[in-house]
Amino acid sequence: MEKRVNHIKQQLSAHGYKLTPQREATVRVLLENEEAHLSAEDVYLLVKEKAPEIGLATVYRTLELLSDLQIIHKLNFGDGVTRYEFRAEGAEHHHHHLICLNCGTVDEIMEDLLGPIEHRVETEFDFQIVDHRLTFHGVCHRCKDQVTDPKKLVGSRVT
Amino acid sequence: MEKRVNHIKQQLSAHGYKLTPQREATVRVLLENEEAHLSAEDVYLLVKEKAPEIGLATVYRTLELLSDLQIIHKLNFGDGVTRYEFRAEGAEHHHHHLICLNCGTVDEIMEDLLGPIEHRVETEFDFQIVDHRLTFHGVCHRCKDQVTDPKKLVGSRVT
DNA sequence: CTTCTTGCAAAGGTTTTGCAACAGT
DNA sequence: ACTGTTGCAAAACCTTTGCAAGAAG
Repeated sequence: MEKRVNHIKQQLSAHGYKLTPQREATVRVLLENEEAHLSAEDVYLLVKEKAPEIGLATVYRTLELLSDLQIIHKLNFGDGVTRYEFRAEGAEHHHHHLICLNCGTVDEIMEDLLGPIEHRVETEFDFQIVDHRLTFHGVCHRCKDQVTDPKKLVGSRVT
Repeated sequence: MEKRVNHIKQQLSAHGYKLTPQREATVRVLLENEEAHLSAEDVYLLVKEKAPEIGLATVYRTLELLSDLQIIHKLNFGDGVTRYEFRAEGAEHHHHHLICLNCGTVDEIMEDLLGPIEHRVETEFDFQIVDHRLTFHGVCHRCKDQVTDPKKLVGSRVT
């Protein structure tokens, strides 16, 4: 944990930015809730517990900064807010998400399933891939017993 | 074209809705710009050319209705607005998108590349897939000569 | 009449920005 | 002093909603 905070500090200073107390608090909240896909508001409320004087704008600015430096990723699950998650260190691409249409839970697939497909896309479509996003919408194992017709759940979703 | 408008009219009436002139104008704009991934504002401006009295709210309501009936899909490419595109008739899943980080163009892959992967996900993660979204971010064939380091383009993107 | 639909304006929710104050060097 | 950073409030944005008026059966 300290190690990761320190590493981020180095990444910031390598680009001329400081790890201020506000930024550190924000980073720690993200690290402590790594699986939660927090929104800016979520982060703000959690940071406030440690540093009550922080402003929402600062949280937004910090998240934007971390995103610019590719320390975190912005995610959009179609619910109107941007969510943030750590980028896997050194991973070529980020993982995939499983969104349950019934309970809204977002689970993760940590492997990159797209290797062979990317190769096809690069050659067949002459497109040089830098990153990708893959999301599956469906019914998670926790909900499968209570959902009879998954298609009914689709409704009007974004993304 | 008329055939498709008519089919949509039937889909609406099957659910107790009418194809009003405003809705028809909206549908036609969508049909005439099928590859454009229009935002609500885009649609509004185009519809205004044919039916100047239409209100933006009506466009939003129509798009929401068409989306609820799964006639169109909502898309999010991370630029802050929702975009809309027709659902492929009868296609099990919708196609994939190639987003160029250099010029912003969105191209389409009409095949479903995920068949084998979906099967893996369903069994390995006990997740019943209803739909998916797959987007590749990179450099399109038109831009490849002018982009030296694609990684530099990544910056702060959503989704 | 009754119900659905529309346009307008207002409200809602999220994110960004202007600016003066502050912090660290 | 200088530059980067912060908090607050205001603004900007996209989208939704309330409501009275209109259209259609």
